Amino acid sequence: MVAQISKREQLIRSALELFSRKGYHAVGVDAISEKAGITKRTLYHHFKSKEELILAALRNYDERFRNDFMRSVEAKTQSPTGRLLAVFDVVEEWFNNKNISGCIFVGAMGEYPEEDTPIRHVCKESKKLTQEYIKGLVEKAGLQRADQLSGQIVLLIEGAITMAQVNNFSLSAFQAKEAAKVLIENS
Amino acid sequence: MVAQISKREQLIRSALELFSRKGYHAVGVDAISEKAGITKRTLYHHFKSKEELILAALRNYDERFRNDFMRSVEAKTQSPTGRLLAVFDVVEEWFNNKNISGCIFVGAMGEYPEEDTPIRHVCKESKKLTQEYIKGLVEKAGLQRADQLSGQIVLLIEGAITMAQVNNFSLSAFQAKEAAKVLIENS
DNA sequence: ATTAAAGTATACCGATTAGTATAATTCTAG
DNA sequence: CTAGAATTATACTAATCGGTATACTTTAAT
Repeated sequence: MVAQISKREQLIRSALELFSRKGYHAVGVDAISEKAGITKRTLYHHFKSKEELILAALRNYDERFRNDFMRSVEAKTQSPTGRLLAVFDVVEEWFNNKNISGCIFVGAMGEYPEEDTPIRHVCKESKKLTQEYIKGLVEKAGLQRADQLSGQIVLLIEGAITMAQVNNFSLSAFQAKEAAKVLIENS
Repeated sequence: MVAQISKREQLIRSALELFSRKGYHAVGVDAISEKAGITKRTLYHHFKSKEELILAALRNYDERFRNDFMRSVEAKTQSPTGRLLAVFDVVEEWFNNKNISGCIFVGAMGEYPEEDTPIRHVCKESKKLTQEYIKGLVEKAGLQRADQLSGQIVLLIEGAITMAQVNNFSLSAFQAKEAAKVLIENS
């Protein structure tokens, strides 16, 4: 028996691909189970509702995404300042390789605007963890006002992801990186 | 007969409020017509489909938004550099007064990810026009590399709008403004 | 080998979706 | 005043939605 991912994992992968390509409301559980080649009955054996599947998918993506992201950044260079700038290269590669049209967490928050909802909570948490990672890099670089500077770098990242849908993404990533350089030098 | 807005305008206003509060797929035409106090039959007399109503709503919002936005910025101060920074104050007031949870164009692009679609086209166009306005301010301020600098300021604005859903919005707006100051001084 | 869990296949449910049909009514311009 | 357009009210369609029911088959661990 070859090593294989569980049915649960297959469902999550299929759901993520469909959600990121068409959105959350636009994708039904039938489409997800069909794409995964798994019965809807089995889907509801693993997830008690569509919302639970969405939550599991978001958490799963967040975990894998953050690991890949940090590993890629740390593979680029050793110095903390260099890593702070490498962040933008990794984001650019990320968006160029895969055919991503935007951040799935931003998309989820857009489709589920009601406050104090589990979905929004997971999305916010993911963004906050990314922010903490950036802040850690800023601190290791010995830069002052770590909160402010890391917050500003995050603004540039998120702005680049949004504007990637309007302009050329590589351009946005470049502009963001150049802006980050100036902010870092000025700190 | 008191001056009043047309049925068509009423439908667009109701649609915009519901879309921005609950998203596009989550709001049906029945809900829109009911909120507007106008029959669904009449809705389909003015708009041949839900997508046409969405398009009309986005265009309507874009026009009113841009006018209000520019007028507010220009009321703040006279100097182009000052206006460039006042942009962030206006965005902050905008998001604090109204109870907005995000940009309706970003939301629309998230819910309709398919490329070369009328909806996405309208959203992109709106973002590009905003970008042009910022670029105009940069040029009037006599700053160099207007394309790059205006692009970077737009990244900060969009980043602040996105992160407003995660952190305190006033904080994001403040961080963005401070970053813009540094970028402008460094230009 | 037995047994419980996991999975398949298929059909169904009530609710909701975008959009249309019909017929009566109000408004408005010539 | 009158004709044509706009609007209302209500009911309808076919499709899709999230979720469940029933009955059968496969898998895996003791």
